[in-house]
Amino acid sequence: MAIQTSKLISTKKETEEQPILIQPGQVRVRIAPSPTGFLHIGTARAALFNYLFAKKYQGIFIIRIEDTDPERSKPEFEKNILDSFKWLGMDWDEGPEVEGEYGPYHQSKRGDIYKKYTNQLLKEGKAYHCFCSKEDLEAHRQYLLSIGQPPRYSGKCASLSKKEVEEKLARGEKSVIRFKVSPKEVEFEDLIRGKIKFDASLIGDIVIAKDLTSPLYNYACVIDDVEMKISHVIRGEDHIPNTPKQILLYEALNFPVPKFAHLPLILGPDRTKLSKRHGAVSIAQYKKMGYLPEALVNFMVFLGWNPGTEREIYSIRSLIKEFSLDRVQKGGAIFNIKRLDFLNGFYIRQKTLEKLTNLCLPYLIEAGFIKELGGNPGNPEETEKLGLFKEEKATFQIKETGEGISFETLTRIIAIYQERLKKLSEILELTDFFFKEKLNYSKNLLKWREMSDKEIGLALDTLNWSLSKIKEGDWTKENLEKVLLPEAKRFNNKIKKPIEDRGYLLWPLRVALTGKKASAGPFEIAEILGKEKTLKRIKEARGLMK
RNA sequence: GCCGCCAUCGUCUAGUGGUCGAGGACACCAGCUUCUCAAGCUGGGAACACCGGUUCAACUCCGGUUGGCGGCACCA
Repeated sequence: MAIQTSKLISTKKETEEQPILIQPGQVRVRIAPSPTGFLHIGTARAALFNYLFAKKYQGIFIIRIEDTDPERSKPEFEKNILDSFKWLGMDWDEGPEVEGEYGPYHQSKRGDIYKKYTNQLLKEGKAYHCFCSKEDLEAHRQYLLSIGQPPRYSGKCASLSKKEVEEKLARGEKSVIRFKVSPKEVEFEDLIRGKIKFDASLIGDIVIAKDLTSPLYNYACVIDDVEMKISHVIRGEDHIPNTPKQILLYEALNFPVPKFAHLPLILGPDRTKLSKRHGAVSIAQYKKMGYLPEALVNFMVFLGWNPGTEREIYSIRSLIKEFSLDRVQKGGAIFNIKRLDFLNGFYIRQKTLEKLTNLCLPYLIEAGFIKELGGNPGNPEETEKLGLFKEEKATFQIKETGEGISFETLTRIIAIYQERLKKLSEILELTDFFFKEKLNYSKNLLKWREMSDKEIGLALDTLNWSLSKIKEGDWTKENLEKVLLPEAKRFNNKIKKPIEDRGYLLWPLRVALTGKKASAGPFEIAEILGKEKTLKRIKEARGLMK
């Protein structure tokens, strides 16, 4: 029975209203970005809601490029938008075939479709040519505003006779096409907000096309949503005022009206619609900063939706199961980057080391820390010919020092910073000391508590002396600890400090190795650095104390 | 100005008339751990915008006030 598998989506508190039954296969939704900029986080979230809704009901998710404004639409933006969707894990299900693949739909390629309907509207007298100049329109608009009236078109050209219109057209006078907006009440049932009413007499006749094949947003949108058999229009709240205009167009064209669901907006910290002035707003920027797609998806979906349970971690797959439109919030949600950072750190900690290393590699390369060699990882001899590398299987080279470094060693570096990483890009500031010849820090940093210069020097000498005794082959984190921990006690005794405070010996070590006041543990760092470099850095630190 | 939408901790939110002396997460603070920073664990502070009404009972329903936001293009 269909009832068994169908899901019930009832608009809340509408007991008299027939519940809306959604059955698998009948859901068709779309996201309609315009290629006038990189994929915006708000568009991405709207797309995600559409995508989840479609997948939940085994429906179809469509991407439609709204490139009707030739002035502002750019192919590079379209590429970025499509790439970003794919990166986030949202693939579209349908579109015109381009080289064996489904491309997205383009409004710019659908001129003939719009033309057909525009001619129909014109013929039926539901639309008319308007010859008013932009200047006149603007002046009229300002006048209405000044007397507290809603700025709407006077309807002047609607009364032009057929003959007048033909004459003007023949003379080549510039015109646009206006739709006669009936002055009546328009009402619709929003799946998220319930009943919404508008008085269309306040709207005035709207321009629907610049000419027969150049439709404007509200018009092209209606035609395409019908042509593409869109069942549910899920979009931002900022489109609520467009909805009555579109409904009137559906009616004029004798089209069935789809269901509408208006999502709350994503807000900046000042509670206004998230925009460029709030900082990064494109998916591409977040990708570049080192945010993971799974973190972004998890974060975005919780902006205005929640599953009603205490679970907060969801993959796009698990979201498909849980998603429902009636758990969507009505109020706007502030974009809280701290929470995104938390989620991103969480997902970074979940990664396997190998994956995480691969993710970090581009950052290390782009920063010029390392470069990739053409060598064969399985053939150390060949690699050695390319540079002078001691390390086997070196497939990368540290640019500053010329040393070879293997993927495996890079993995060990990433490993000790995995839990400290919130964004991939942070790997640079965290691990730069592994890739530098010489560290640059002030000697004050070597000081633990109230140590004197002399004591610091002594600590460094002690470190040098005790570490020198460890053989290369025994240079492991465990052995270093075994040697240094008792040494720390002896050292504290010597300089008459509390025996338990290992900082007197270990802090100078850490700083000597990293040049930083915060880092991973000195033993694991020393292990990766190797005996030679560790001792060299201790000596360099000692040099600072002279 | 006009039209519309919205309103629970700093933030995202749970809550569909009694189970709420309001729950969770992020953030913040404190403690544990500790050479530092993280991570982890434990604990803490923190909210129903306001005024009426309905009701035995209101964060929950209704009305209003206030506040915030969105829209008002030959952009989308």
